[in-house]
Amino acid sequence: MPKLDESLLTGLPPFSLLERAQIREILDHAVSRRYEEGTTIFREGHDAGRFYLLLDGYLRVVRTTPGGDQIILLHISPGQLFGIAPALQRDTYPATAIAAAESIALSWPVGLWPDFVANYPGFATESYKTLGQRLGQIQETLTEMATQAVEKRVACALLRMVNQSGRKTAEGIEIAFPVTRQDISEMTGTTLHTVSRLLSAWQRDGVVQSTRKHIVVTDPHRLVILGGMQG
Amino acid sequence: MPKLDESLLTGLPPFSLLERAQIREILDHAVSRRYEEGTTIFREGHDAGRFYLLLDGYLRVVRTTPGGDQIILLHISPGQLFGIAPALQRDTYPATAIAAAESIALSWPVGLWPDFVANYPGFATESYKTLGQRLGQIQETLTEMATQAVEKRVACALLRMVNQSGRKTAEGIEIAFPVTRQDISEMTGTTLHTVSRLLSAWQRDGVVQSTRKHIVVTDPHRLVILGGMQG
DNA sequence: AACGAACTTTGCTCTGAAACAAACTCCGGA
DNA sequence: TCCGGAGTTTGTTTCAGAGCAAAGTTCGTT
Repeated sequence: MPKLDESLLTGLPPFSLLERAQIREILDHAVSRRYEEGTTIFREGHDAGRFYLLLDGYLRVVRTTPGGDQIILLHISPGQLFGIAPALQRDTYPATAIAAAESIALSWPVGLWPDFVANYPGFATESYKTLGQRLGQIQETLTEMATQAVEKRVACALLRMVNQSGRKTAEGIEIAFPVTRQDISEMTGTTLHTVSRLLSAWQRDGVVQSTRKHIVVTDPHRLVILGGMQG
Repeated sequence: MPKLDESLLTGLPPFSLLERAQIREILDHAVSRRYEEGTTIFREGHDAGRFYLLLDGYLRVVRTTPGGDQIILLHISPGQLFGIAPALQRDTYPATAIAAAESIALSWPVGLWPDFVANYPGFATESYKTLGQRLGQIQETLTEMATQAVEKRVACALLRMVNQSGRKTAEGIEIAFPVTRQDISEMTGTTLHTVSRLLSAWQRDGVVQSTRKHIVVTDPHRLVILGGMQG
């Protein structure tokens, strides 16, 4: 395995307060790996053996019901920690992580977590902040799911993906990773059919433009209104 | 204010590893307060000035949408920490806490949180464990909300309350705090009408028995089946 | 004892979105 | 170049559960 370059971690929130030497130390304990689109990185309920940092790509965090339905809890973008079960004293992952696009992640054995917390200033703080944001986000989604109609939920789901991974293009803002109608239905608790109909309608109205696994939001403002920020 | 007795905290998870003297210290910094049923303890979005421990009673943790709909995220039982925004580096409460029954809680200024973490062994560990459980619970609810029909959601909500606060009685297991149909509808994202119909039907079938604000589950096993643990 | 507020029940109507069904389109691989 | 699988679209039918409406019940208060 080639030596990892220190620039990989420089400036990332959990490590931003650290010296070059400390980053070197951290990298020397890390394992780097590439995951093809669709690969499972770890699975719900399995022993939480390692914690991770996403360097490049996008992940879906997913749960499956006993009945076989799958739902997408959230997406992870580059630079974020994930699989941080040890931070919450869990010895098992609470959800499954799947590469939504080709991705690269570093990982460390959970045994190092306490060392990281103890030795690297700002690491604990930043990790718990991430956790807080994630908790907030899930609460948000739950509230939405409980109170909003399907159309608004789908609009909000699109907006969330755009905010997290939006790239400006000539036609509008595109979602930077592959998404199917099915995926969106799993984020919003509906069916792929309903999502397809909504996207078709929005395309007719010039709000989005989509091809297979690829969505561009051409009129974000209108989508925000559809998301119904105050109705 | 009368001096608080040390037995209040002895044996509670976040403090179980501590010496008597340390508990004394903690109590001497605490403020104890009684909350009538229905009282708001802190409000979503407000400055997170204190963190709390529920000594007696039950709380609802609630969010309100811009549209005015309310949803109940979870309940807090005696012995649990709550309002622990500082643990997640938040300076504002992410939800509102309301006394579901007459309750008593201790509280401390957030400024003491880092001291507690630093000085009291096991405190951080236990707090983060609580947080992990709560995150897991919310994920669970979200999954359920996204995939299950109303009947199952209501059944599961009842079971959750029973598990958290159930008291054996002659007729079955009763939920230890007042709950209205409206409350249940806010836990499950439905209407009080639908909940009322379901409870009436279950009462006819001998699964529950309920009077105003008070529910006894007479046949928990049947309710579990209705909750559909594997369908 | 009487009132009103809070909570509950029940009936009826109507619709959003699931379920079922089928065809179409795009893409990668042989 | 053709094939097959994965992803998408669209039509039709069906029904769970929301919305609306109106009474009934329980409880705390005066």
